[in-house]
Amino acid sequence: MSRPPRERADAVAAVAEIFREFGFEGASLSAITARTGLGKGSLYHFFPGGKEEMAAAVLAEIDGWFTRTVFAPLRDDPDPEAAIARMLRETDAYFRSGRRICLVGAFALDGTRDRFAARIGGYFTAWRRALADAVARSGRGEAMERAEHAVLAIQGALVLARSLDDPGVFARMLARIERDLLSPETHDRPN
Amino acid sequence: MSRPPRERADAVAAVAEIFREFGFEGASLSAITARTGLGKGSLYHFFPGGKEEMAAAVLAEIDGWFTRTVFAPLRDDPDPEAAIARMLRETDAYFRSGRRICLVGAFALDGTRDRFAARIGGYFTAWRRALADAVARSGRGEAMERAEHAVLAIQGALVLARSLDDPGVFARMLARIERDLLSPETHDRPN
DNA sequence: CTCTGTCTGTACCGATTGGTACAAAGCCCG
DNA sequence: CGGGCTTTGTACCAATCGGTACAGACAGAG
Repeated sequence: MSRPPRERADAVAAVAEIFREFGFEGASLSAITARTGLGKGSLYHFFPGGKEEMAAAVLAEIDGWFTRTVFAPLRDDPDPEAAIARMLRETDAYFRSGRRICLVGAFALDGTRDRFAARIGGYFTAWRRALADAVARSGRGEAMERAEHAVLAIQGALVLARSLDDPGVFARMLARIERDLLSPETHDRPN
Repeated sequence: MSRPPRERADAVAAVAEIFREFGFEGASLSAITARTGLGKGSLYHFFPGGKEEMAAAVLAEIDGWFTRTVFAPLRDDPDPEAAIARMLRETDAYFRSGRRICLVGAFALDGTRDRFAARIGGYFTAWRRALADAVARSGRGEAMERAEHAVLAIQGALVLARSLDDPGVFARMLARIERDLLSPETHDRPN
């Protein structure tokens, strides 16, 4: 056992990794107690609502982290291009270049979505909107379309990188969306 | 040996939808018996290996369908642009414009991946390669990069469409990758 | 018809599930 | 020290898990 967490925040972080590995249904209480080093007593003391409350806490923590370090700069930084560069950098670090999964996206794909629909929807709505704002503030057109595609590409790259067991997928995707986000001309070419 | 049990194919299709809805761990035997109408006896007659064999059969069926109706034309159709158009059309239909999930992608995101790593990797490898082949045959550059991004964008759009409960995400993504796949120039060279 | 092998419903299995009860243990403050 | 809170381990629970055993229903072939 690695380290027995003494605080709820540590427990949240540990539980998050278990959900990442096994999914919501697959994360059994016994796996959680084993990996966190916490007994059921402590676990249900921190999270009286059981697994559901654990997952809610994890999602809230993820949402908070992204809001603080990615979404807010995207909206508020006077230099929108710097904020976009920061997003790319932080995203690469957070997802370990595609070796780590997006728990929000993973939850969205199975029945777990219905339990946390609001949080999941809110997370992606915030990301898309914040990024679109930065793109628009940088004076480029098609801000919403570009932002949506960038957010979606990140999620897809996580799926594909893990499927192919190739982090290069994630790196290539980041380079591409940076280009697409910052390219001056609009993409639409009718005919 | 005797006749290929036609009922089994129906069972595979029904089981696939249950996996889509609940994930591998979340799909309980009781849910499967309830939704398929098959008792445990029939189920274990068709799939002596239990859930694992059911999932393997489902993945094989999906892989076969895509190989037949998408990958093969991409590689063999003398008109590669028509094959790409067909891929886009079939993909939209298969995933119900983003209302249906890619089971292969969903399995890739949690611990289920390890059980079926070969199948999952093979599926995406085949898709990427077939699409890259069509792009290259159509005389365009950066075939592998464009193909990889298109495949990844489809997966990401499924995640995002479901998260936001907005099929429009999928439609917009299809339009964008069609443009990117067929645009004559590389992106950093505006004409 | 009977025979034969393919199907299928049901009862049952041990193990594990998420969750509760509760008492002992630690801890802080007086 | 002692009392009162928070924290924890353990025993326990009904329900469900995936899976097995098996007897009978069912067909097709003779």
